[in-house]
Amino acid sequence: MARPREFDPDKALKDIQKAFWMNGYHGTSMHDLEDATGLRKQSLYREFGNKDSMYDRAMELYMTRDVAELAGVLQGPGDARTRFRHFLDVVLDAPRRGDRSGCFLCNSAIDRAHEDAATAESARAGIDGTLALFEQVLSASPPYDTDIESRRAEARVLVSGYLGLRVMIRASTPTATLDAIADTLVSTI
Amino acid sequence: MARPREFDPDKALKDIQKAFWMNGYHGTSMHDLEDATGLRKQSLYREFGNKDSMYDRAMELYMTRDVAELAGVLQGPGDARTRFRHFLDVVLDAPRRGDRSGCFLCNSAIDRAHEDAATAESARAGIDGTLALFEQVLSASPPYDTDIESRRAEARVLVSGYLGLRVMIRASTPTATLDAIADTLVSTI
DNA sequence: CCTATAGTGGACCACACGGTCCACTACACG
DNA sequence: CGTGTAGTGGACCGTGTGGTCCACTATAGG
Repeated sequence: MARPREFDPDKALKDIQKAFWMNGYHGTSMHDLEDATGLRKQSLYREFGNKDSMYDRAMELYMTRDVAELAGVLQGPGDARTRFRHFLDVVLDAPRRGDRSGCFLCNSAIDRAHEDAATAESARAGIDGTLALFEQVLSASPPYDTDIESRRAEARVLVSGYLGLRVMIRASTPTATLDAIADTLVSTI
Repeated sequence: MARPREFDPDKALKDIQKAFWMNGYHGTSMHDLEDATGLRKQSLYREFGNKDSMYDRAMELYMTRDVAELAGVLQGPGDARTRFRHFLDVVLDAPRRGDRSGCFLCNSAIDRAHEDAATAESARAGIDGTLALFEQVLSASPPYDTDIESRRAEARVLVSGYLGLRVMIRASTPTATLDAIADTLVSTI
């Protein structure tokens, strides 16, 4: 048999995702990915194909890991307001730690969607899924459990506010302002 | 004396802005700018300096023309809700016409802010200014004219929702969904 | 030992990038 | 006519890009 792989492909993908997340598709070169992973490009190409597919994998990881983690937070205990409070706390934890990479989906929608139809579709679907998720969480608490129209309306406010918050994280908005917006969003529930 | 300039520098700048607006800093090459303006790069360099300063000028035009135009809409007749209704109508007119370029400020925050401190500062300042503007418009109508805290809270909801809406425009969200979100945002006033 | 795979280093490719320079042709005015 | 500027076309530059290929050294199992 053959020599076994020495690096961890999952770890490498995480590093790739981190680089794309912070600097976008255009802002990240293959050299950057080598530095981020500690691997040479031959290993990267063999493992992941070309740069485009590395970006696709990074996006996929965002959907299956990061979005799923956030969704998990929203499925936690308590009423809708408590869950969203916790959810936004987790989201705002990143900028509090100095991590201003924002939302991979939003970033890709702005950075790459206009030139890649598949990315545009992923972004659209991701945002659509977020709206549906918010609606589902709201349906756990009155009056949203019975009043479908108010549930939809509140989900719309929350999803647009959430995305705006993600942009503001990227735009160096002070954490105090971010906290205030999160508080206000939660208070509308 | 000398031969007079044949092209219109303002028109050229508008074309440059349009290209950057749609494709971002990294996604727009000098060749793209030549195509967009119909000018050769020698003329562009002589008129505007280098690519960075062209981007800066495009951003400046966004602040002095496009943001000012939107601000003008918000200063129109009627109460706060009527003005915001009109404001979001104007904003959503672009995607209805097929223009998905979104918000220059949001785009630059995500595309360029992480590698250019001046851009980051512009984005932050622009968003801050939007928040202040929204507060000012709200202060024209009760109960926001007297209740400062509710005015601030509502301005926060509107600004985050507005920015989120701009991202969704970019992310190919159907116009029907955009309209629904705009309606809901206005109804919170 | 043999073979198949993992991984490295470096050469190499065509191309696009931002940017400069130069020669040349307009075209205004004094 | 002379001069100064506008504008074009094309050559050119150094650098970086994504991507390929090859030679070489490990290292596993049969």
